[in-house]
Amino acid sequence: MYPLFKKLSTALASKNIRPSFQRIKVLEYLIENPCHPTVEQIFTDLQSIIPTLSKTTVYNTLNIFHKAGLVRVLNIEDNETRYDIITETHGHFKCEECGTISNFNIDIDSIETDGLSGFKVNDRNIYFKGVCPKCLLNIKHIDRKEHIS
Amino acid sequence: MYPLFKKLSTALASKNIRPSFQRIKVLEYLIENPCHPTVEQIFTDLQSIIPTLSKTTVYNTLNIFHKAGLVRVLNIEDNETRYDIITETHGHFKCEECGTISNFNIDIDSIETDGLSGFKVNDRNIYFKGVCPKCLLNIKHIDRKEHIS
DNA sequence: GTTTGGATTTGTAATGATTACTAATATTAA
DNA sequence: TTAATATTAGTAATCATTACAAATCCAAAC
Ligand SMILES: [Mn+2]
Ligand SMILES: [Mn+2]
Ligand SMILES: [Zn+2]
Ligand SMILES: [Zn+2]
Repeated sequence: MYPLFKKLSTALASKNIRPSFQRIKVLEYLIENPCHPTVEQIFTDLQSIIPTLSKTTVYNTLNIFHKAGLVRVLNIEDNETRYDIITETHGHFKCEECGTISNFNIDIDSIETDGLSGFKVNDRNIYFKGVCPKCLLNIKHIDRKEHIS
Repeated sequence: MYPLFKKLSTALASKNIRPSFQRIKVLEYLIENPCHPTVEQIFTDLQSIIPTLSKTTVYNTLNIFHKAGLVRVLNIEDNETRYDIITETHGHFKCEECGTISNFNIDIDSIETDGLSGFKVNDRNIYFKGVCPKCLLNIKHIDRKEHIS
């Protein structure tokens, strides 16, 4: 019963979510892996700790967390939902080469919008796509090799 | 062989897409319905014009258009991909009450970002969620009725 | 400590969107 | 006209997610 366990337990209780072992472990996983994991990744990794874990429980838990505002749901691609423990508005960049999703800061109030007067905005998502610095470097290397050969 | 048909045909040809009847009709549909339709909507509506149309053809066509940069793909929700004939960067607002997706203008260069130096940005997506003015009005009306009764 | 009722978890079945694949059809060039 | 090629249609397969029901857990009452 390490200290973090107690901390996460009370965090869930304060949101009226009963702190079951599975729920605490999913929350802990999200905190320790802020790399925007998929359900598959969360499920596979947690199975080594909880051998009886069901994928349905991971889905249920994440949906409960989402309704409680504990996680941010990312729908960058249509075939994989990702989860982010950081709920404050920030930008996401998906590298089309390696698939990594990285955060970037964005001054949300600096965005000039036209055509939203009278709208009640609850949620802001900013997704950029392109190539990350690491992959840009690899592509250049490959290009050079191709020119030499 | 109305004039638009010829126009769309050459537009496809200029992108190295052979202008088949199905492809022209999908393109025409997107232009006439800039409301960000789903594959289901496109398929159902075009079936009345092309009774033999296959949903696979709609998928294939939209994927070809996407690769050619003719359409923008919207992944606002994880269970429904939508298509937008307007490819210039602009914001999308999805009403959580009625599901309508509306456009808004955004001065993309005014966005201050921190943490993207060295990244090659190819695509920018901005999705807001909330309640549209029409639904805000309805909610207020319902509230008033509930207070009266 | 036992009982009991509700919450949670599990496992499987169902759903739904998208893709894979193949035969049929249409188009193009010889 | 023919033959090669591209496109389409129809069906099967895939994969993420949800629905559902039985098993299990847990907290409160006795
Ligand atoms: Mn993030
Ligand atoms: Mn749009
Ligand atoms: Zn990369
Ligand atoms: Zn609305």
